[in-house]
Amino acid sequence: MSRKEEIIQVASRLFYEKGYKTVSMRDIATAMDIKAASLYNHINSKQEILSEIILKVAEEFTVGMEKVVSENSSAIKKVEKVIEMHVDITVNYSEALASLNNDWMHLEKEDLLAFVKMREDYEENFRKIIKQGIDSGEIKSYHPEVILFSIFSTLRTLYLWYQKRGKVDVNILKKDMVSVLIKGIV
Amino acid sequence: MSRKEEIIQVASRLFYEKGYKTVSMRDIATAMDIKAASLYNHINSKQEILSEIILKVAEEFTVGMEKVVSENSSAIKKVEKVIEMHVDITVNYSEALASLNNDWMHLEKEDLLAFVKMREDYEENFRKIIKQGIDSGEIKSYHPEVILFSIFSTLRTLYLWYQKRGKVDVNILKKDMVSVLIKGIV
DNA sequence: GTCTATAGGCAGATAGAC
DNA sequence: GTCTATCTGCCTATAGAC
Repeated sequence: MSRKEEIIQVASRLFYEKGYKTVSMRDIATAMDIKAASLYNHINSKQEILSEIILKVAEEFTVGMEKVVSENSSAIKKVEKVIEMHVDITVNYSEALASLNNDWMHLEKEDLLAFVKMREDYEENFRKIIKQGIDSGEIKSYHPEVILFSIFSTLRTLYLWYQKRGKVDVNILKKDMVSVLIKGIV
Repeated sequence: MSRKEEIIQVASRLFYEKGYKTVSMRDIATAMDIKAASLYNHINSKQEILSEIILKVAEEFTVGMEKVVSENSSAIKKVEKVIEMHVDITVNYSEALASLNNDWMHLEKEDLLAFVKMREDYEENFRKIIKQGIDSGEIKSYHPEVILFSIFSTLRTLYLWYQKRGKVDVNILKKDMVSVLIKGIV
């Protein structure tokens, strides 16, 4: 692991614990047993650290969603795949997800635009899947936007629960999330 | 409205938009067309503003939940009441809910302890309702903790959705949330 | 109740030695 | 690659005039 990657890893943990704005460059340096000035030999700014953390996970979501959307399968199967992808990313990047959820607004310029675009595309793709399911009769058309919001909220907050519950088994978590989130919509 | 209440209202909006740490006393003062030093004639510190915002809403939740728990009704009816209470509070305090969700960790001492205690009690009360429903056979016992988490996440994030969707009608929102969140658990 | 002036501290970031 | 020293600027908060 390069020194830059080390910085990003340590920063992820601190941002997760206290939030981007509360963590200083001195905090990150102290956690690595070096001085704040030394960090700048590896990164250009505090914001660059945040960008690397957030955009990496955002790209994982984007790629994962595009793969699901391009599949030739039923809407329910796609929703299942999306849920499973969320669980996978949550397990692998639970700390980064805190920044993605809470500190994305501290990104600037292209990074902010890129993030917002990815998030909008992601949400739109999810909406299309739900619509596909309603059209084909797989999903009941009762409250499509509320269903979308409910599933989204649950998946988005999963990282908090995963940390709190003591990192349960991934496959059990997937099965439970799929059964609880799908049961209400079919 | 007293000057102090004005400060809290303006601060709520700014905290909602940018987060507690990002908003300075100068920002709050500027939004009120006065100087930062003048704020201190009405409040003792920036943290006091945050406390007032968060603890007021937290107490609403506590009182509301105690009322529901003490009712002599079915578990499903209680869950419905909890959902409706969340919608009511979301509609009345949507900006304060951002601070409650994202900035509670910036509270200190007694305020922090009081908040954490209220949140734990609240969650425990909700858990008891779910358990009551499982014992009586009203709620299926498939994944009680996942059900609890799923409903909680959705309700907790509702304030974001409410602002984004353009403040829909309260009664429709209540009906939709109840139907979507209850359907999956009975 | 608001102002100006300012204290005291910490933030992000740079320069240059080793 | 890390250090010390330091710049500049913003932060919360206070003192005291009006």
